[in-house]
Amino acid sequence: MIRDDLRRILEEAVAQAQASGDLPEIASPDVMVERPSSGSHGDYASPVALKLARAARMSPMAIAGAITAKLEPPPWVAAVDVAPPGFLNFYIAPHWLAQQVEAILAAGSDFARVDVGGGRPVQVEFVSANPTGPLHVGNGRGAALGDSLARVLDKAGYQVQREYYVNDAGSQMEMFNASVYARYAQHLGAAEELPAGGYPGEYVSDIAAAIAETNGRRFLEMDPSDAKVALGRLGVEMLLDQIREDLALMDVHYDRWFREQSLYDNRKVDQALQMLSEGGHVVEREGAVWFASASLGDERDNVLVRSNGLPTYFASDVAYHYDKFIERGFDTVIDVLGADHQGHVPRMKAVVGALGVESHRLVMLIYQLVNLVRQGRPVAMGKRSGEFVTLREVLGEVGPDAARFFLVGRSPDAMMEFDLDLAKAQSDVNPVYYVQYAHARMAGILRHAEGTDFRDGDPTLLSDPSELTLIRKMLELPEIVADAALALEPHPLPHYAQELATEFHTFYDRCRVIGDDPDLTKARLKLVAACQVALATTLDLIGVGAPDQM
RNA sequence: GCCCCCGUAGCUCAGUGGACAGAGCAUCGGACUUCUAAUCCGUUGGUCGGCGGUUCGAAUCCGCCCGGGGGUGCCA
Repeated sequence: MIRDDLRRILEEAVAQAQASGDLPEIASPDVMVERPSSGSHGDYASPVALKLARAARMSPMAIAGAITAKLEPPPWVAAVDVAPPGFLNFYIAPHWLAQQVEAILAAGSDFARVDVGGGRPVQVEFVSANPTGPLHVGNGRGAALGDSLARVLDKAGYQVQREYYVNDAGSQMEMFNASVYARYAQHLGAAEELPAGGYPGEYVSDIAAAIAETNGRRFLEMDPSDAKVALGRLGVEMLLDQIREDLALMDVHYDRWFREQSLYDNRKVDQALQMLSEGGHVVEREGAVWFASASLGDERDNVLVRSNGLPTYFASDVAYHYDKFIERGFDTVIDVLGADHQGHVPRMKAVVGALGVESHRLVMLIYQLVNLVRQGRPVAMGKRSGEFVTLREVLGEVGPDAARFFLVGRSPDAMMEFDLDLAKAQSDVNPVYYVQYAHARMAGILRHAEGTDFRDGDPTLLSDPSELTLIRKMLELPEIVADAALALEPHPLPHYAQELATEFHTFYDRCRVIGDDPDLTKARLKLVAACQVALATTLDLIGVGAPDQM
């Protein structure tokens, strides 16, 4: 990565200047190298001299001069400027820049692979919506965010595992069981009311009807409480199949679907509570069992076992995270959660600490909720309210690629307003099509040049400003990947994809690829092929398709 | 009340304490006999919610206020 190489070179120069006495021996801050916003400030720039000014008691310009005097720039750096008030500006040699086309082509699908993770095992758990109803757009945001993050981490050298936690136990499940039972009985003509607090959604009736089709009346002839459990299980499996299909539409696939119920079946919940108890983190009060999180930084204690003897969701989550960290040995665990779960964060951080795991190894990544809007009016959401627009409907309306591009591209911290009519109306001017069109154009050119062997093309013939600008943009991708992996934020990728597409379209407009000059044609074909690698790589990280024609 | 997130162009949003704050859409004006015009070039558009503070330097960090969203002792 160019940026890291420059950083090392600068650090070395600072050390040299200090050794020779040109700079005082002060603790130097992290040397920053960035891409200047203005093209007139070089390809890369560092404000390190400005940072050092105060501690060194020298003017930034003098420091910059002292650093450049010791700087040993590699051949690919064409020039280093000092610009007031003290910036160091680096200019990359165009000749070297052009040669990088070969490097990108050679890397192929490994382009932009960087080693941030060092092979450490990381788990990304995301979506994990209760299997008591279909997915909605908010779940779609979690899916897009979690999956793209997993793709980025994989690219950045982590060993990534994607997991969906299936909440198939607990009180919500009992309510779901009873709801399916009621609809099932109603479907077969029995007088059975949906219980108070039950799931009123029409899909429950659909599930019940489907079960009645294949199983007949046999669940009415069983003990009702057994029947509820049995029907609920069938219903959960049907919904999980739907959820799997919805996620597959978005090209989201998991390594493991982890059942909450398994933690009860294997007595892992009991063991986890026992462990917390032995650590002195459990208190009994008002007939309930509490996790003493108030003494570990949380605002208050949290209930593990209700006064009615039933464990809470929190209790099984303790066991779940014990399993993640201790039994499966993940170095870092990332839980992607909607903002409505933010109250879960402090107590889970406290729990992993109580289990002897450094709490920074658990990252609770919170994304703000999605407000679905139709014709300027908010659409009511929530499985328990019964009426909502499903993720599948949204994917059908705006398309999976547009939805993912949109969902990945927003900062998780920013609230999102998803206007269905707007999304539909803008579908043909959606940035995702602009980007995909760039890829299709590249493929079209290469298709047109079939039969032309350009393996011996010489990229150093590329000298048009639009060509060099395009190459610079391509070489930015490894930096974007590294930053996204470190910050756990994939949202710069769609932004970058658009910039890359823009530079390509500009190049296309300025430069005829297949022309009269056979050498230049070959060089440009190489550029197009390399650019296709860069763009396809980017689109893959976002999780949208890279079409060869549109 | 307390805790978390947000407030940047008409709209949707980018913007690791650095150089004159950016992109897309929308507006307006140009460019196709071409490897795809789903494109390109130009134009209009800003008290970065407000007021203080820290700093050589603040959209970015801190405090207070205003506005929006979420959470808040036995739901998940």
